[in-house]
Amino acid sequence: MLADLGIIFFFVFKEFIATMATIYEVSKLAGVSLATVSRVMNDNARVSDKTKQKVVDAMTTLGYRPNATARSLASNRSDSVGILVSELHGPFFGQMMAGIESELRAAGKHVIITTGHSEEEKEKDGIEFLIGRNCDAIIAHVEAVSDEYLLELNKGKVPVYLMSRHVDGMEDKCISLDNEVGGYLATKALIDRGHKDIAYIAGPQFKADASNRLLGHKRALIEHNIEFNESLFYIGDFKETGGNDGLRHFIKQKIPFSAVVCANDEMASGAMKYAREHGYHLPDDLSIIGFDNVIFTNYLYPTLTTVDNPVNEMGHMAAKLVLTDVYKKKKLKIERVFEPTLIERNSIARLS
Amino acid sequence: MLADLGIIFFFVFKEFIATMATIYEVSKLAGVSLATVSRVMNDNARVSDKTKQKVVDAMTTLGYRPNATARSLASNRSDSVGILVSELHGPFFGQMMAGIESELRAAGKHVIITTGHSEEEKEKDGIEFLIGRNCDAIIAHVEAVSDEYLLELNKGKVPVYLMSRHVDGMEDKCISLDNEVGGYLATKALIDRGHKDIAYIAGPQFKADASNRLLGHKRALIEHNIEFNESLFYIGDFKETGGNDGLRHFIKQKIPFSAVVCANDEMASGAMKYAREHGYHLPDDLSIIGFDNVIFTNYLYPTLTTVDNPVNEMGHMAAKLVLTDVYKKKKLKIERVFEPTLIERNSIARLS
DNA sequence: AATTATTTTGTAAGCGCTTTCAAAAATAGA
DNA sequence: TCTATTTTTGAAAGCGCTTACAAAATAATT
Repeated sequence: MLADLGIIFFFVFKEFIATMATIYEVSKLAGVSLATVSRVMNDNARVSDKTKQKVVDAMTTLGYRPNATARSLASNRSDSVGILVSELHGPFFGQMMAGIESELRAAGKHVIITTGHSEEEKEKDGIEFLIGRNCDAIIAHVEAVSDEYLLELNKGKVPVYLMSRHVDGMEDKCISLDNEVGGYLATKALIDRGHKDIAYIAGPQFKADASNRLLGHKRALIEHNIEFNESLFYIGDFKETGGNDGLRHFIKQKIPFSAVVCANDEMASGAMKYAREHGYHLPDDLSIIGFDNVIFTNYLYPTLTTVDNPVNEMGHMAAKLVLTDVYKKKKLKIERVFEPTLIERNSIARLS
Repeated sequence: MLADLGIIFFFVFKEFIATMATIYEVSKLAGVSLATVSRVMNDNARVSDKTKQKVVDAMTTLGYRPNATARSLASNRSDSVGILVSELHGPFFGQMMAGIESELRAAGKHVIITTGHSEEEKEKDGIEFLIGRNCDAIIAHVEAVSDEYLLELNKGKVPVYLMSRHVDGMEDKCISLDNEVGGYLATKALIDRGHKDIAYIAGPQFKADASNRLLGHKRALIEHNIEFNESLFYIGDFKETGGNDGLRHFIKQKIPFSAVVCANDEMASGAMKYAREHGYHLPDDLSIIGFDNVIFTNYLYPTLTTVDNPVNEMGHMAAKLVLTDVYKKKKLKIERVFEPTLIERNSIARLS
């Protein structure tokens, strides 16, 4: 008798380790049909308490774990949403992913993350990978792919939501920041503090946020009768090097300027570093403002005045949108366009 | 005739948009069997050039895209590897994920990322999610789960690789940093510059890297006949607040100290900030050293001397390990234990 | 107790692909 | 030309689940 038990236990254990138990074994052990086991797994259909208990018991003794692939194939849903970001590193995407993930996980959904590297082919690849993976929805931060492609995609059966991007014709699927206002805010902050000779280090102009920030910058200049000076304009790469290179470029021009607005914080920190290394005392000799309010701005010296981009919140919001639209959760408050705000710190000097 | 073509085109287009074409439609259009279509998809078995061409043509006209879920279910592999990290944000995990992803993507594999939040239940959840997803391998950075659990897991059919962790009995599956040496290096750097009263802000001691760094610290002290002082020891949370709180704690003790080693850079930056806010001039009044060499250390003021943790490289290496073991790629040079190095910057003052 | 309505269960047909095995076709050997 | 090999193809049985649909069991109604 004891020996028998031993054998049974060994068998069960073996099963657990080697070949994961399937629904079939559960149904056999519980003495019910496959359908019934499936029902208790999904607890949507009514199963009597008695049989449900039998099934649950069988599951635990077998250490049963549903095969997500099979479920997904059979049911055509996967309880997971795909995320496409440009990069896995960097504070911006980190915050975004974290926001999305925590909201979804709280709702029992999983995320599948992949990258697009801001290249058209890779972005398409990534999207198609996620579609092939049977994601219930996709939240994408795509930069290289065209609006037309996205509109076409939007006709497909898997809903695609866009982060930090606005596409006409799919407004209800877009979570975006009003970058134009942000750009305006940054430049206005400088102007309000007496600056007139303002340089601008932009981001790659094919990226909508970059070009919109520039638009806001120009509007602020126009409103204050300051002429836009091509010599004080540089297009960077949204990385530290861009800040470096931009500032070097401006200095070479031999045109005086008292401030530089950088289209993101990475470039601002690059510019700050370059300035400091070249004898500038910040912010007295040069005022710098960034954009995004990425975590490290608070640790720069001087601390960086910047424009807040609530990317974590936006991540949460994108997830809520998916929960509402796709998973039919009720009562989530949705907000699609976020307003940037100025974060005042110590990198701007007041002139005169 | 033209009308017919129109109808056909419409049909094809419709198919593409509404229901993704399946292997069945491809086989029909190409006039071959399902098996043959499958063969050209996987181009492993021999198919004559002529039929292969027919199949490829059919695929492109239909815009066929294989269903990864179905493939995975039928073949029991998925060409994707699961990654489990503690958090999606933060420079440490960002670099790690990026390293793994770029290496794998170059080899045509995809990653599925999920999080464990350093909590035992969530880590197990994450692992099981990845197993359920049919990952060909898992690369995990787990902190809360026990060695025993991992050893048990290691008997299962999906291979699990560990980042920044060493577990006896699965050495060949671990990529780790020699944290003890790193801890030693940090403290020794301080001692070499004349410091004797050295405070230590540790990380959560259940995390192996944290406790090993502390071990190295103690070894450096012993080797130089400096007594370990409990009053100058604080266990932080590996976040900025830990640095803050730790330094506040030390100051309250009213025991003199000239330097503090922080078990990671986040805490170091917290400590620096707290010190500056409380009138310390850095590094003259207080020397600080960090650990990890996270991206922003270079932007702190003063720039932070720290110990490099080549986490991006380690990510690459973990991926190479998987490529070698699981996907049978040849000729990849594998290195399992990484040596930390000292990165000298400006946060340490030389005493006397 | 007989009939009807309701709830609980089981049967079986897929989901879109892979893969074994055997048959058919092409090629080589004699 | 005929047989023996080798290469190319197809038929069909899954992979582990879900989900109509129908049958069986139970409860409600008369």
